[in-house]
Amino acid sequence: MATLKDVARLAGVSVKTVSNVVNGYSFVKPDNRRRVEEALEATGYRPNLGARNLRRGRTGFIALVLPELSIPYFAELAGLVIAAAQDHEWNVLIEQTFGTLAGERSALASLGPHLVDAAILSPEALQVDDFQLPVPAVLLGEHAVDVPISRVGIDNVAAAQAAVRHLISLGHQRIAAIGAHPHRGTAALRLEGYRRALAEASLPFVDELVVPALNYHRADGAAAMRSLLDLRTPPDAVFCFNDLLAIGAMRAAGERFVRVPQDLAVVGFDNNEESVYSSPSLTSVAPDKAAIAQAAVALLHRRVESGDALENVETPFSLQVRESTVAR
Amino acid sequence: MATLKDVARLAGVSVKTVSNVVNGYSFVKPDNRRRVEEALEATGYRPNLGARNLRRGRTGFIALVLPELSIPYFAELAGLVIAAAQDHEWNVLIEQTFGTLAGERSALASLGPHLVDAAILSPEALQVDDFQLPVPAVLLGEHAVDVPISRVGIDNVAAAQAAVRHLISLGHQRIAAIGAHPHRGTAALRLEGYRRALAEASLPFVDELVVPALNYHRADGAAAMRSLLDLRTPPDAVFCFNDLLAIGAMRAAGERFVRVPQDLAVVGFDNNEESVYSSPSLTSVAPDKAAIAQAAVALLHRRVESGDALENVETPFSLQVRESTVAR
DNA sequence: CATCGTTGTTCCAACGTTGTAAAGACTGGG
DNA sequence: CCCAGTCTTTACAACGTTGGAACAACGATG
Repeated sequence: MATLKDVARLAGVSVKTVSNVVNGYSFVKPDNRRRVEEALEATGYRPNLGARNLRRGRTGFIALVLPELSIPYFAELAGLVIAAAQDHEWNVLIEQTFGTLAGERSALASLGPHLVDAAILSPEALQVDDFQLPVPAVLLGEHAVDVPISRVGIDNVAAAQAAVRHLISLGHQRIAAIGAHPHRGTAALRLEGYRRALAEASLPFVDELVVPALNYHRADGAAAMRSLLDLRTPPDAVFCFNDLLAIGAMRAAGERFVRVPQDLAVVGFDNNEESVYSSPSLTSVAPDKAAIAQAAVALLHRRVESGDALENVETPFSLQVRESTVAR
Repeated sequence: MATLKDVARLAGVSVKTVSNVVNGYSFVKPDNRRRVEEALEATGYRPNLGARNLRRGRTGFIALVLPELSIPYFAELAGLVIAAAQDHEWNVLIEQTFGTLAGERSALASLGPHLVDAAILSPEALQVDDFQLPVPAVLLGEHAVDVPISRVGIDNVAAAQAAVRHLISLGHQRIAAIGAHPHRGTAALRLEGYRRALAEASLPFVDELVVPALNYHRADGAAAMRSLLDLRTPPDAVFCFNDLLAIGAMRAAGERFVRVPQDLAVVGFDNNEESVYSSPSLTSVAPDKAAIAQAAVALLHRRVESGDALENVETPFSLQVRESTVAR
């Protein structure tokens, strides 16, 4: 692998002059510039990023800390973050926490200024004490605890409210919610949106219709749905806090021969690609994931470059209505 | 951030002694070792990986080049590769190619010995000329072209054959295949398995029942299925070359009120988590993804450490029978 | 012609780490 | 008490890069 030294020798100039050409420094004689460029071409020089970053005190990487890549929402988001990071000449390092406190702590511990320039976090269990981060960070989702960190995300209350309003507008009266969670910030906000939508339609808030889910996997949605169907009076609609829960819920409904949407309307959250092709397809709250990814990366870039202050960016969302609430 | 120098000053020893302690060199006096360890603890020292790797001539990273993280198979695989890489103290850099030749070329071009120590590739369109890799690499899947690179994967012919045999054993006679592809190595092998299963049961190979798919997304499966249902005599079973195609196919069948599995049996390939919860759930060939990830990383590690020769690792697979071929 | 400012180039040091070689400290045997 | 050998520590250089200072060449100005 060619180094600056090799190029310099070939071009007959000093190492620094080559460095100047590579970095676009203006004052290089046309003649030298040409010779250097030819030598760069001939040697196929590529800068050694490790050395450059050692010198510059930057690493060229950002971390993306998320629960699990096998969760479609995070997989899609990761893809978009990688794409967005490229625009800022950043490479992305993905750390999986598996949604556990230990996993999140160890992911954070492995982060250091020598490894990444900044971090994008999707924590689920972190405590206040854990947020002594060595690098600028941005939170995707919500603050579970009150901590001074930038955040990018949608208005979860409004989004949940829109979803439940949709169910109400279809005439549903007994609407369940799946996904309540003791520590998750988003869960609390979505529950609040659910509560508000019920209230504005003067529908009662019924405790037994709110089912918690510890993980947000398909199996949890199925289990929650089964418990709802076991109620003396099962719900006629259900709002799930993510699409996986909804997919699981629809599956459980099918197993009991409960028809969706005729007997039970279902709304999800995240708008996974999977939900477009499920049978029935799933009505879902669709956050603009590309906007989230771009906003997060751009925010960190500003932060690292110019030490900008904390920010709270709100990204748009929409409600995608499909067969799980309105039959074809 | 503390450096070796800081620790050395605090412990009253030379930088190198600290380095020796950090790297587990044996001959350090117990007394000094203790003092150094205390100083390490006190300063919270973390080695600067950039500097270490610059010195060692390694980067500590491997690249994982794949089409798209939003494809569940690759997302799951990526998660497993990250986990496997951790065991070898490697961080994983994910590059998305979006299945295009240009994307794959640019991903490969961005790879260099200064960026990654090795690479795991899932190419779809690469030509022979492109395989002038600057680092050791391993191919996941199949050689589309004859090129001397290590490979990890399942026996695609046998796996496809098992899937089609299963359909034949259920009494199906007119079995379609979705996913033929002009350049993809796996596609050719799966088609061969399909062909062999038909042959050994003395079933005819019918051209119109083999439908190509350029991408392997859900939409392509749906489109292919529609064309099959438009045939004068539609198939009574279909073998899809991945689960996404199968999900799309089931969706298209549902839209035409073709019942799965009563009117049409469907088998997929990859065994995505999604397929367990679809309605009906999907029978699928299940490669051992964890084994693939671990084998690929371990192989590269051997290669980098001791310059081992090329290898061809075959990982196990199984057939997961679900509702799309056998009604509950 | 001396001075100055501008432009262009080079040299040196440093980023934090580790391999090498050499120096220093200790041990036991003669 | 010296020497050889073993154990322990240190100084130095180097990995490839870039910022800054120093220097050189140049034309313009007074």
